[in-house]
Amino acid sequence: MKAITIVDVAKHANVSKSTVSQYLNKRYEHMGEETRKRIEQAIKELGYQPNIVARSLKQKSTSTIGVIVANILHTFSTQVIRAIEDTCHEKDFHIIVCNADDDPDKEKKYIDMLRAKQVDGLIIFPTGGNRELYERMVSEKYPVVFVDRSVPEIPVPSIMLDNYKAVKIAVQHFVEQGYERIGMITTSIIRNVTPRVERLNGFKNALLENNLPIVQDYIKSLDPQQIREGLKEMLSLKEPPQAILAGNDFVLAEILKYVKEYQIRIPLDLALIGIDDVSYASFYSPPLTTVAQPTFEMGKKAAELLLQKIQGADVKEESYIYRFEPKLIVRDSC
Amino acid sequence: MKAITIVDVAKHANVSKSTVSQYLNKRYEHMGEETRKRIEQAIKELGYQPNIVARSLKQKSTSTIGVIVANILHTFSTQVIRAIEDTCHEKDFHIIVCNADDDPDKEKKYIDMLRAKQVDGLIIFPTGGNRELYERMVSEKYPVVFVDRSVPEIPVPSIMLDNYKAVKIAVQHFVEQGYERIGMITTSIIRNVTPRVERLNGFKNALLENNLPIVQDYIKSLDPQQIREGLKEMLSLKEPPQAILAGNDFVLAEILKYVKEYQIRIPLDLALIGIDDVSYASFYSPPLTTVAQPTFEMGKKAAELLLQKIQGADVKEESYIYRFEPKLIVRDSC
DNA sequence: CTGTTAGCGCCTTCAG
DNA sequence: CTGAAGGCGCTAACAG
Repeated sequence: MKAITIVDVAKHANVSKSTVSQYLNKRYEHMGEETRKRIEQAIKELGYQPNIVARSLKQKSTSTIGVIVANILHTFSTQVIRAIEDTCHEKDFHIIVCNADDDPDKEKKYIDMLRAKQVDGLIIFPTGGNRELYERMVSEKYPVVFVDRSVPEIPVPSIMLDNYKAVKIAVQHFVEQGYERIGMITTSIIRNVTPRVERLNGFKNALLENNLPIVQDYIKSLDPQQIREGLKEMLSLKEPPQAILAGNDFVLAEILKYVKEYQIRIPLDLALIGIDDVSYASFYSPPLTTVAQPTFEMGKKAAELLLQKIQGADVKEESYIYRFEPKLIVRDSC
Repeated sequence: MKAITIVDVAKHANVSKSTVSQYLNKRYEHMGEETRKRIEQAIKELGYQPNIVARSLKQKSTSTIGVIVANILHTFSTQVIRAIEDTCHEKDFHIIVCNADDDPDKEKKYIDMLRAKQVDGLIIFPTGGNRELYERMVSEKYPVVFVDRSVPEIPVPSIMLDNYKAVKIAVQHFVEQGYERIGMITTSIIRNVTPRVERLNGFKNALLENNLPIVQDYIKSLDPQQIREGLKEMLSLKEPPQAILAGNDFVLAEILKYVKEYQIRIPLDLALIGIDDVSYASFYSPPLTTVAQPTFEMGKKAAELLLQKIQGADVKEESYIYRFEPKLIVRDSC
């Protein structure tokens, strides 16, 4: 099937292609009523669809943004993506989604590729491993916004949870319920992933604020495969923690598996709070107390910020970190 | 920042732009060793990135495919998307993800838009509401593959679960465990979404095969908000079902909520099997027996098929429905 | 109000 | 082995 172009339409309607172009761009003012109809007619008859690639080349804008997430399989990513997609859709923007898998090389590859594809901007869950690249984009004033994580000294607007607060309200709740020996487990911290670091620090702070001692044995940040083992160690202590805060949905699941296997009763033997409001929290036995992130608001904000930047609104970046409020959802696990 | 183009590189390296183009396309054969190095050098120094949009315009191929899902928030979609992304990534293809929300109009809009953007092919979770459009794509030989659902009489390769089998093995298992009054709930069937229809029909078949009567009161397909009510009705029957098959992860969650609220014991008071292996199945109390879909294989196959078609391999389509095997994962809810 | 004329950045013959 | 020229489909002045 022959791709039909603007020239075909022009011929068919007996006008020049520039007139058709005008029509396509809804600049009807400078065009005879009748001419307009003829063009409309021609387009319909030929089933013409403008070639956006050609237009993009000319206009240097693709109405597309790239989204690079760590892993689309995480609930958080999925929800943020959905929110981004929704708000982009309103503005007729499209999104190209990529998984960097927390791998800086893959991230770099994607950034280069997406830019080569001329996407108008990028929303990134940064690995943190490409400082030079981030810096270059900043200096070129290329529109970028970070989500979930920020990168020290890289002035890119970052949409983040107020991690300190998230941890604080959880600890607070533990304390109010009478728990004193409180532990926390997060996923590995090696690459200094912001939320994990902040949550860990926030945890220690919160302990201090409540006049509780910081017990190193109660605090672990581990690779997924080691969580099970680490938990075992922690619970085998002479004086094991009475309560544990799970740093994210993944850790929570691991704990739950362990707890099930060893028939540990929640919250009787062990109280539990998880950061991320997992889908099954409300109907688990017992229903799980969680700290929820406003994922949709975050995704929406990220998209709005980026679109603003793309549209040239020189966003005054007094502070470029946008913190979102976590919310404690009290159920029965603590 | 000035976008730097092939011309800049050519000048910088003292060659003509066509030579640079040769280089970019790795046609080194016709080029002096030294010339090559000079170009390489120039590219590096200038930080040149070819403009893929321009290339796409010329080559009529964007190395991008569109993926239109019903809703990215469903686990099934997410996993399939991930698999698609992975296999596309290997071939240096990118994916543009869109949510049609089961709305034919939105679906049409996206298909048009994506095609205008010259994506090389489309993977669609079809709403079924755009027959003419589907037909047109087929007749134009535009590469498309369907996932999860097929559309009657539209010869587009469709990646689907063997829904009959999925239901059958579940019913079989119920029967083996001694259950005779078996019910099933699916989400609404109004738009004839293939999997739901097939699962419902399969359910009746399976009942028959096991010499069990088909009790209409035990079979419901409802809108999400009505599931709760429907379930209540079903369980209030003089002779309520002893076992229920949940048509998908969403229905399962609704049932679980209800069960929790009314303190119904599983499997004692009610046995349960869910289609879709939800994330919490293994550590729920009791662990949930499920029928798992091979989501990754399905996504992978979809991408492979599409890429094949794009690469012009005239796939012989003796049968264009690809069925994937469901797997019963026996745990304790039945 | 409509048509002509240049490009956008790249690829691809086809001479030299 | 290299350079000049034309064109992909569309937009945007600028003339008529």
